[in-house]
Amino acid sequence: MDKRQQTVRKNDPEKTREDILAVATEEFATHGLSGARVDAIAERTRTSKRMIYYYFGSKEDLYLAVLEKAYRKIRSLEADLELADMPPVDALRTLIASTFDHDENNPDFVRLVSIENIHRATHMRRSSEIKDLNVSIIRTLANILERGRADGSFNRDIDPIDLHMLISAFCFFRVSNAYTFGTIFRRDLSEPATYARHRAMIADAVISYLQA
Amino acid sequence: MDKRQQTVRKNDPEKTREDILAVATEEFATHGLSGARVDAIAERTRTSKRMIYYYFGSKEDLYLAVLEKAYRKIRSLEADLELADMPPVDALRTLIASTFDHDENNPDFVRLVSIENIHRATHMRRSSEIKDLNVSIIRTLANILERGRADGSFNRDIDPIDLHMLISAFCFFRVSNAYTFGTIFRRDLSEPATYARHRAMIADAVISYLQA
Amino acid sequence: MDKRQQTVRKNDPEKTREDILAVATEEFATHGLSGARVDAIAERTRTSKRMIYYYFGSKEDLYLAVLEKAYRKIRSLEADLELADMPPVDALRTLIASTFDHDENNPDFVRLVSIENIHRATHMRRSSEIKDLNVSIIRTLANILERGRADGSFNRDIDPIDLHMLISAFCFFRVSNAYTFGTIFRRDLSEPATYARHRAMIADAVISYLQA
Amino acid sequence: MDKRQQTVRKNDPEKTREDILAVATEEFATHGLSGARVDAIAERTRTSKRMIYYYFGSKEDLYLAVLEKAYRKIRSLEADLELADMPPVDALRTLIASTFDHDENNPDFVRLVSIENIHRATHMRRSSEIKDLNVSIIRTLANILERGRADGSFNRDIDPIDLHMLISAFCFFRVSNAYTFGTIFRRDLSEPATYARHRAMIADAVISYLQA
DNA sequence: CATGAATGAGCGTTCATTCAT
DNA sequence: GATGAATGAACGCTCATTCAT
Repeated sequence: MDKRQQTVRKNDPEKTREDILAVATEEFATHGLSGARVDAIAERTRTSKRMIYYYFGSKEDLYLAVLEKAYRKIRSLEADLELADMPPVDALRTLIASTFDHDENNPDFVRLVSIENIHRATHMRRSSEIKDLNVSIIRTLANILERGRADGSFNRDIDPIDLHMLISAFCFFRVSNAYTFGTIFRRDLSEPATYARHRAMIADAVISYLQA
Repeated sequence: MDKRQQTVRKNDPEKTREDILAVATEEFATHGLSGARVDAIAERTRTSKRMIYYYFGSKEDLYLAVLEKAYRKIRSLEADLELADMPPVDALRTLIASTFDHDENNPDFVRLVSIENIHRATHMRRSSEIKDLNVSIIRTLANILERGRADGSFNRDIDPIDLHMLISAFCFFRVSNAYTFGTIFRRDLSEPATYARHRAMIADAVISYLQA
Repeated sequence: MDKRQQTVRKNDPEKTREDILAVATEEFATHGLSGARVDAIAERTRTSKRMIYYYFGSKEDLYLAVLEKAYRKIRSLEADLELADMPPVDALRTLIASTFDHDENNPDFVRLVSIENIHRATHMRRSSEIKDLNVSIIRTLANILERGRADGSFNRDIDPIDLHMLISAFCFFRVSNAYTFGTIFRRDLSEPATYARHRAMIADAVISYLQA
Repeated sequence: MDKRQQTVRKNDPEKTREDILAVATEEFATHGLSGARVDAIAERTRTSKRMIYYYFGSKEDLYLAVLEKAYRKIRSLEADLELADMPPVDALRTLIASTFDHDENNPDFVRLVSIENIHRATHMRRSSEIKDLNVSIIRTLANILERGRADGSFNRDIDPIDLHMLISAFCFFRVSNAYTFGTIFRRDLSEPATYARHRAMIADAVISYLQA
């Protein structure tokens, strides 16, 4: 009889860690690094403030853990698409739609990245995990571009990182700047019609750019 | 030579205000609203911390004044371009280049807008000055689009606000996300070659999108 | 032609002083010495904060001026009663009623005295005007007591100051402690029925004490 | 002899709380709510200013805790007298003497109540503990009055709360207004002879009032 | 007489963090 | 592995007061 397997262990270190991380993600994404309160995180956690320090050492290290987890998640998402077998234009449209949807569905990620930019990416640079993030999307894009130029779908020769930026910028900005842009232009960017129109627009713009 | 015009007068409310505002802009742009320190602003000011409260009432109100000034500045810039007489394509290229250069040259503005988005534009909304910012760029874009469709330069019918977003997103993102993007892709976005390439890219992408 | 008498002088020093004093009385009576705000007084005054210092020198001196004025007022009130010709019991009843009504009608005075007691009468002691306040009520009481013992109205030999205290305590306490007493015993002491009952009670108690 | 019981333990929350409360009582009683300084309290405490906020949350809440403790103390004192078996007049004299002595011996309580009245009892009203203070003295007085009327000791029919006020007013005023009254009438109210004379006076006055 | 601008000192409060058990 | 108690440093802000005109 293994007592451990029968009893619901009250102190599950992994769960405690994950619990803290989840609450911290929300708090940092909502208030920024300096705006976030360790006390606020502790209060909404199953454990105490002391545990945050026990597991993560400091507020900044907790923030970094949150950031790392957020980046880890997108990397895993990128892998899911099966684009190799699609015609280049279709593959690109799928990839763009996926990026678009990802940012729309993960505002916390978008906010965390914005916050990290306010801090001039100083924490991210300390993290080998993020720094060495092998961004598969660039390889994917390079492959699509190559195939497209080979079969005549695309005419333009372009750096895949630049292309990624063109796509990312639009998808990211829609979410990151939704509040100021929405306020000034009196527009609710998350309205379904707007959402669909923008989703088509960025794909069309990119494709026509590559074909021009 | 009147010495009085050269010397910094002690009791010059306008100068005191402007001095505080300039220092505060830097501090808020660098550290965000919660990260900024009133003490830090005061130290780099000609006057004391007390004066900040004398003129601005609170840290948040000072932040709002900084934000308002930043937005006031771009509005005045927009007015300077004389695009009415140019052919639509040329006018659009000029406008895009101007937006691109503006964001590149005003990273503080970009950062302040990012920060305000982290705060869900709550301060901006309180400011009638910013909320009622009559964004002339939309009228300008609408005019260019109309002329372009009339003379056959453009084929696509598109909402000028959507178009503004397509342009803005790229120009803004290049600056706002330069640190994380640069870190992950090991790229210095402010390098002249990159700068020039991106400046051409966004214009080409937009033009080909409108012509497709 | 005396110009002064014809023109309404805009800057009437005496009026300015009185204006400040009236506002200050309210502020000090409401918030106490340390709770009162010079800014708050200035705001509700026709003039500026600078004038307060011009006329009164400091917050404490202004407070003392307020206190002095309050005491000056009661002294003038005491003189108004014509008790010498009344029978002793009637005179005493009149005097008690007058004290009772005075405290009820001058809660600001009562509050200022309470406040001064919190400060252990330190300011009052500095003021020769208040210290040397020739309290005529004691002479009046002494006279009533003497006449009462002479004509057999009163049997008890009592120090007039002690008697004044017995009367004062009740009248003052009703006003000074109205809030705590009222809260604990759920009673509104300014209700007309209560007012009348108490007014009779203190007179009856004093008279029966002197007659016992 | 266990040394631990003699030494002041460092981590004794109850002691820390009580220590702060004792110092705060003195500070608030001396300087009032707005005049009291959190720093001053902290300095005379075994702990730091931070602990005040740890235990009491804010200056106002600390003040309320002080007030509550002060009221809690008098309630417990009231219970100690065994008056039920005494003849009504004796019982009343004992009760009055007890009230008199209590106010004389607890000037801090008297001052705190005065201060709370300056604040219009706003804090007290927030405290259910004080608001619902079951004032046993009223029941005691009612019982004495009833017995006195039954056995012919007292002739007057009077509301026990009014009677309590007549007694309280004198006892309280002697302490609360000792400074201004003493200054104006050049009298030291705490002098033994005066103290004894006043102690007899209020009892005689009340008794003769009830018998008249 | 009068005023807006300016100020140093200190206020109540909060922060991320660590200690003792 | 976990907890409540404790902490120094600094934070945003306000005070009575004075300066320059």
